[in-house]
Amino acid sequence: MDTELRQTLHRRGLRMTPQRQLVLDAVAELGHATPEEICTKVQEIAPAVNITTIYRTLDLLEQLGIVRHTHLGHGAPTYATGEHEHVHLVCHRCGTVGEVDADLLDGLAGVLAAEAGFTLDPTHVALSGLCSRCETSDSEVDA
Amino acid sequence: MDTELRQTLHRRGLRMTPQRQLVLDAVAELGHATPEEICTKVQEIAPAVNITTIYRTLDLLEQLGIVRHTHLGHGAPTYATGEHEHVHLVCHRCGTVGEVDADLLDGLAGVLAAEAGFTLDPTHVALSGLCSRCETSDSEVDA
DNA sequence: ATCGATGCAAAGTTTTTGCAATGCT
DNA sequence: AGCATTGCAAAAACTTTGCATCGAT
Repeated sequence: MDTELRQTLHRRGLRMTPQRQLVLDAVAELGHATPEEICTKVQEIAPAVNITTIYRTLDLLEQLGIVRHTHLGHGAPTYATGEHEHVHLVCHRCGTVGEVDADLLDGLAGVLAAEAGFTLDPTHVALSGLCSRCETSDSEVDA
Repeated sequence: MDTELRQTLHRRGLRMTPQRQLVLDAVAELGHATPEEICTKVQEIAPAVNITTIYRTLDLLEQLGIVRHTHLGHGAPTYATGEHEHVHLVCHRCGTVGEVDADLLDGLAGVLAAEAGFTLDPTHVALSGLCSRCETSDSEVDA
């Protein structure tokens, strides 16, 4: 199960360690989580693992293309495994993070390529706006 | 010219100060800039202004709806005036920030509203991907 | 004269770096 | 055994807070 990671590391002369497996497992399980959250999760199993190692491992896994990070708004970035092929919808009122299929951005991707020569990475995007709940309560407040 | 800000402040029992005018001017002129950059700009004119005041003033101007901040990627957020009606295109290879017209997201906004009940705020969005330059050099590297 | 705004210094967060000890291969 | 990896501690980067002073109204 950890063979894939092990081999990816091997190919670059890097080593497989329990920490790296734990971090990857935590990222995969948590979905999109901050370094802090990932650290907490990892420490449930291996309390001695240092937050420094979390940061270093996340950087590494990202370089290897195994995880990606997204800035969903405020402070900390969130990390998720590459299989997470969706777009994040962040409500800037309540902070809720929703998700929709990345396919919805196909049209936009074409336009951006044509207009700006920009190659959109749909899975790394966080769109900002209001979720349905806040949109509703918002109109009441604004009135 | 500063009358609008002055009155907005007045309405809430707040005061007009040179610092507040300078911060607003700097934000408007710089486009999208970090607190640090804004501070540097302000200090060109008024060297005594403290970074603390920059932070406090940006928070205030944001509450008043005069500026908005966006997280374009790494560390510091960037601030811009509300008139900045464009979408940011952040290259996650070289960090360059491009801009396109917010109208390009109109189609997507409709889809998201229908699919997810999500009200997209096009001006607060940062899209991630590769700029044309990095896209080119990328194919070479990957090969 | 009042009370909000500012500057300074200090503390709080989040992330990075240096280095000796550890442990994977 | 060799060298990448880790943990710890310290530093760096970014932001917030407390408080006395200043200044807009």
